[in-house]
Amino acid sequence: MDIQSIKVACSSCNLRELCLPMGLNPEEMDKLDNVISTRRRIKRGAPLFNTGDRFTSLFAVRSGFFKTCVTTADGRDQVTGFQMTGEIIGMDGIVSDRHSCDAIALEDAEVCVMPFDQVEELSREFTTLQHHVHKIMSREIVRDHSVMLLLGSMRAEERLAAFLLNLVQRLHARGFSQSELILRMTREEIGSYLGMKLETVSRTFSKFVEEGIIEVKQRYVHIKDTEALKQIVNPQTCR
Amino acid sequence: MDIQSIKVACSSCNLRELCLPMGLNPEEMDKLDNVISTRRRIKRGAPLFNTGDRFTSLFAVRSGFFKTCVTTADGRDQVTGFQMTGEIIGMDGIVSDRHSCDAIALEDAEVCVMPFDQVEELSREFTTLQHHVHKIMSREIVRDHSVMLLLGSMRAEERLAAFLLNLVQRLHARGFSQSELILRMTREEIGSYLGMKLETVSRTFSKFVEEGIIEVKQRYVHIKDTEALKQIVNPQTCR
DNA sequence: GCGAGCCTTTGATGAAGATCAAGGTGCATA
DNA sequence: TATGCACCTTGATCTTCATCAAAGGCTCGC
Repeated sequence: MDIQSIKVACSSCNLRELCLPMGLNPEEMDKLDNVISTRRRIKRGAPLFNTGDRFTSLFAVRSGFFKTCVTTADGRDQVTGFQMTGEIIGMDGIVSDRHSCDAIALEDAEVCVMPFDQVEELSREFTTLQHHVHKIMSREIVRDHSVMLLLGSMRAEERLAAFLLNLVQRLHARGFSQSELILRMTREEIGSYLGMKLETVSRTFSKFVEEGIIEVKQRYVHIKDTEALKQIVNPQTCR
Repeated sequence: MDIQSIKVACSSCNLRELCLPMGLNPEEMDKLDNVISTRRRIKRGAPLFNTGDRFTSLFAVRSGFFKTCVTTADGRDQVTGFQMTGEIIGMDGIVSDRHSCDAIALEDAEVCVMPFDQVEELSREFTTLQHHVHKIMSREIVRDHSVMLLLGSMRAEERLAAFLLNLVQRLHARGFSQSELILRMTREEIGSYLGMKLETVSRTFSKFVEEGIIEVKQRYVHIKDTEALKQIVNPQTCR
């Protein structure tokens, strides 16, 4: 076992409780280590993959931050998600053997490459892994449904409040602050994700600041009143 | 083999090319028949499952038509999809062992019950089935992303045009007309799915009628000019 | 360290679609 | 076959957010 493969081992990765290896026993972990033997570095602004690229692998975010987005023939595009460490990218490609969205690094990033045929092979062997793969895909489906709810029936303030709460909650699960965060994306990208224009995003931030709910300094956001954000997302907390 | 099990067999189902058994060989099909041994009838308006129900099975729509919807604490809800024959419902439940949405029959319906632990067991045995299950989940993810695009960056006319084209395309894949359809859902349900109010849905239908693109008589819709709808969805067909 | 370009903010105005309201239609059930 | 109710349509008005515009600030690459 050379230095490179030690470095890449899931078993020694501090993200293993968030990522694909979650819940595997040592033997299973060992086998998984053999499958996930390469990493890829992506420069800020560069694509991990593009629409139409052949699908071969899922990717686990090891460090950095990504967005995925779909594009229409006439050039409009829609950010479909932001992915942080431990999250899995690329499941869109399974159905047609080609990716149906772009995945772009929002900061210098590193991903673990998980060849999907090998993941499938291994998950025929290990029930735990099989079920975990299913859960990861199901989680993505449930997440997408909640974004539909957001886009389909919330107003601008509600959307942004829900977005901030979601981000900070995921960051907190990774050991970061519950109340402070650095946005890795532009106002325009936030707007695209939330179905609003960048000006509206900016104005809504300003409104929250005026109301004393948050502090904003460029990409830095301090959430001073989490409850207020929850109230905004869910007006009827009347018991 | 009694009459009941003959009736339920995937191998003799006319939907097998659309549904879970797609691409299985006779031996695999036979095993699948043993797993999917029950059907359930759902009355129009009744739930197949509700949010919070324990997840045990996926369901394949055998006949009828469903909607799935998520609900917020304060009572707003969002239709996340409409499912027709051959389509699979319930994947939202895998991640947390409980369903995260309601599935409601929009007309009297019948589903094939597919206990998920048995589906997992069988897909450890048959690569074809395993891969097909992954594809079905991936397809749902890709579909959800296209709905996000619709909700996030299309205007009312574009949304309704895209909706009609999608419906008629899926119906056509099931042997129905390319130009005529009966809507199984109300204007309100269409509106919920498309992120607009029922009045706007109605007005947009009327606009399409005025422009000679479609004919509408209540739930009956005749698409007279498919190209026009495509133009509306995708304005830039300037070569 | 500096400059160019991108990002962000804020204001003024306009348009799309929501809301409120009032019939009208047709289907389901008795 | 009758009738009540759910569903649909259309009009008038209002709200929210998009659009257009301009200026200031930050960051990143050179």
